[in-house]
Amino acid sequence: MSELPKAYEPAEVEPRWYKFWLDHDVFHASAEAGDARPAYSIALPPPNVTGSLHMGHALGDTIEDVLVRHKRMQGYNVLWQPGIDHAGIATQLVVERQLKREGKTRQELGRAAFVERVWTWKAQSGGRIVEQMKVLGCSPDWPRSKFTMDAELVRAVREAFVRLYQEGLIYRATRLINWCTSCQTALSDVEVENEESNGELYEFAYTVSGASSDGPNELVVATTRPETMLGDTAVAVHPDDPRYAHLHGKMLRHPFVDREIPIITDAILVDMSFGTGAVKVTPGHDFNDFATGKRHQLREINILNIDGTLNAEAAEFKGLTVKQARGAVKKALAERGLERGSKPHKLQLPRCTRCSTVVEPLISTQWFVKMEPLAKPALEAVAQGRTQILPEEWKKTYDHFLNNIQDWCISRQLWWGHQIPVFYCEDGHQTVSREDRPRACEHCGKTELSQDPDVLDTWFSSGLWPFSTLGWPDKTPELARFYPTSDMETGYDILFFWVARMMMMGLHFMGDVPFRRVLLHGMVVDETGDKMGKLKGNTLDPLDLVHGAEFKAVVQKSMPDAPVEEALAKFKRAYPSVTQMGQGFAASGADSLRFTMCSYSPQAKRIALSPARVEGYRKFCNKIYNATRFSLSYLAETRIDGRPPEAKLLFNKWILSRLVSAVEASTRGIDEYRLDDGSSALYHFFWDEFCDWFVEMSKPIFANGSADEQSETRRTLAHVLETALRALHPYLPFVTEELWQRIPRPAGRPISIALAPYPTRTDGRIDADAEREMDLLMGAIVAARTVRSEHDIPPSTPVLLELRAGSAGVRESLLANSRFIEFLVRSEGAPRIAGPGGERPRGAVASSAGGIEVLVHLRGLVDPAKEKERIDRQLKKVDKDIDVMKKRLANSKFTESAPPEVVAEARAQLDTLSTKRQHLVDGEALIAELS
RNA sequence: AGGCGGGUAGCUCAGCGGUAGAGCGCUGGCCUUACAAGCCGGAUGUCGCAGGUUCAAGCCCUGUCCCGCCUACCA
Repeated sequence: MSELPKAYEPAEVEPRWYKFWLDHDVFHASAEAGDARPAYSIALPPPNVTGSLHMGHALGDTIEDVLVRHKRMQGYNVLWQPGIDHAGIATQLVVERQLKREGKTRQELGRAAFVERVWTWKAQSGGRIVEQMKVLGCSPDWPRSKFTMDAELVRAVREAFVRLYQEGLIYRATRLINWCTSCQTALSDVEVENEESNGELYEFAYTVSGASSDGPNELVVATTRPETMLGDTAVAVHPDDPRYAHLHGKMLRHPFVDREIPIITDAILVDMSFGTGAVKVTPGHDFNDFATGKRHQLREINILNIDGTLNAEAAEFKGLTVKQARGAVKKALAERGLERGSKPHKLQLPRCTRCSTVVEPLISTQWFVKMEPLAKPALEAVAQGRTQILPEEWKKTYDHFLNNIQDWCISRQLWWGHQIPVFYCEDGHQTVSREDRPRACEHCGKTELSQDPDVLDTWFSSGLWPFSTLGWPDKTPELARFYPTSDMETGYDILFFWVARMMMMGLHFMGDVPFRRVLLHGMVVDETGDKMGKLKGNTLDPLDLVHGAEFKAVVQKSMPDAPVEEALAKFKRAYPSVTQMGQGFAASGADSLRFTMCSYSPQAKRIALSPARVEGYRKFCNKIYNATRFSLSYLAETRIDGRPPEAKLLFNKWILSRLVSAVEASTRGIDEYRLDDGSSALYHFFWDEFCDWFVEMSKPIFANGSADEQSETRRTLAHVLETALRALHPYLPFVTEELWQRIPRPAGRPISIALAPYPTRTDGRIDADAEREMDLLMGAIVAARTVRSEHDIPPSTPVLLELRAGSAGVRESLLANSRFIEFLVRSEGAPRIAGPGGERPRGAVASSAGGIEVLVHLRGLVDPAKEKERIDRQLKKVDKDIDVMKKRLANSKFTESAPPEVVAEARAQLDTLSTKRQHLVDGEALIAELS
């Protein structure tokens, strides 16, 4: 073991073990009939085929891997179902960009050749994220990986479509939809992101037609989008608005197109107090106006082409872009004297989630899914607790969305995706088909059929993911065993996009919920709480933290177009902690990053990723490594049997007892989706208890203990270490495997720690007495050390130590453990143990802990001034505490109505404080002695 | 506009009815033969503001001010 380097090197270790796990099929899920293990399954949220691992993935993948590894170790038959999403728009855009570089367009290529080209791209450069997940240590059953465009999933998608169509839940309709003029496709409501921006509220006048003897001959409207007036088919006023009562039923003259438009009254659309109280109505390009148009049978005029330029309806403005048209219309209005001013106005700009282009509402014929009948069961399932959402606060958001859901526009004007399985004959009859090509129109028998050119929204196939990946619509063993899946873990941002739709689809097609629990995590943001984004230059590549990277390289990736210095400055502003990190990130390894991800509370909506934290957990990995290295030097011949060894020595009994708390806290944390609690419990157990106390106390035993004591301690050390590594494995798979393979293990352990049993309470032994006794011992030691430290006595200068206790039991315990005290305090010989009272030796500083008086003979080393300062400071504090406690106890209501243990605790504390105070007062006498 | 979440140590956050916690940072002392990526100590908070409930309140209630996020048709 001495050949092991002094520092842990994840870069060397991690790839080695990942290969080992793959070689030994450690992640394999079984669907065989004979396998009686209970099932546990998670469907991996399939990353986009264009995707590359970002912090959000790292977070989700880590959480899922911890859940999965934990259950696997607990003996479940675990399926973590991997896969990749074809990501319609995203992928098509990537390949189109590639074509553009070659000077080609997809239209030139033609549909079939283009789709072929996408497949080629996918084969060459798609799914690189899989390799990145492997770096992280993720343990899905890779051979089961699915792609949403695989033949079997195409079959599932068609099956779902056909059934919904036949049930009347999918229909085709012409209505106002969201249109991205850049992607040139329809979008669903959830694919539109509203962004607040500064605009203006612009006012202009329509002239009233005909005679106008009884009032002003114009009507002034306010709008944020003047150019849409080209599609206006009415102006609405409130029926009760006295200002415009005389205009009811009159017509207005459109200044640019040959059209007269009516003045209508509408109490729903119009808010009298806003703007001018008169609203221009553009049913073809505004959702409110569309609804108003339906109420008043108004014409819906589409003034836009699919690329966002104005069409012939726009008369003289034809061919302009929306933005150009806005300027031109305003100018033209001004020229005609119709402009009536403007003021700044905040508005919500709808943008395409894929390309950020401003989305235009326009009239179009699309396919829709009727949502209400599907939403109801999904609401009920959560209300009844058949699916649990964690953190629970998201339940409300889920309910709100499903209670207000609109029909889902599922057709996309793209080429890459699942083409809609509907065929039209020349008469326009619809024939829906599970086959690639039906023989004849099912209405008229005509055989000349053409397929609908549109493809389905990517999320349509994603919605089927929990069962399509398991072989649906066939009745497969996988489906029988793993559906409903156990947990669905994902970011809250796709609660609507994905989770809600899986719930609806799963309930509809499978008759049962797709998962028992939904676990939502927050969004990873930079250290200052800002969203990560290319523009901000604050994106962090998880793999840079794993492998290490120079900051210069990091910022060149996150802001490729900015000068390095500028990018670096932005980067450091986003991550203040890196300013202390020199020139770059150290290679922290996947384990450190994983542990960091686990340490954030799941209820946080924003997870401010701190590189310093990753660094901290890198040190933790190193700590585990070195503790093991130390242990190995004593454990070569040690055998353990997996049961907690019998122990007589206090510190051995104590660590076995503490082990139970740690292990149970970890399991509870994982089970309750509180990985922060679970990981933190193990962190503190391993570092603060196992290393700082147990391992330290083992040293005097290994140096001078009896053969029995050494043997007991060896077995305890080996057992606790083996158990602790197993407990840590889900969080830190690599370092635990590396070390576990080198330490003594009980007979019968499997080939990998990943398959070894997760520790339970029976791996330790609760011993409340030992914990109490140890607490006293540690308290006394800390008190003595504090005295030393406060007087700047270096460890190389031994001090005489005297401990006094009233209880015979405590004295006995101190005596039994005096060699540990001697070692840990560096006292000169064993401490003297005595009863209470008696003279305080000259030159001794007194302290106390848990009722034990701690006297440290400094023999002239004490600095009177320093000591006086310390005493004054502590007296002040103690007096304050005593005051609080006395007041509390003086209150009869407290002593009568508070639980007895609380009162007793308060009394005990007051006692302790009083003794402490007495020692401080004594200390003042000491100063007098010394001065 | 509504809904949700948050305002706790310099920073990032945990705690949610019994004398305020962690990590990082700061600070004093140590190269004590597992680890200086370490060890032993220390300091630091009117727990957003104002009321209320309670013997007891970051923790419960009411109001209020900020800050995020989501939903929504104020043209």
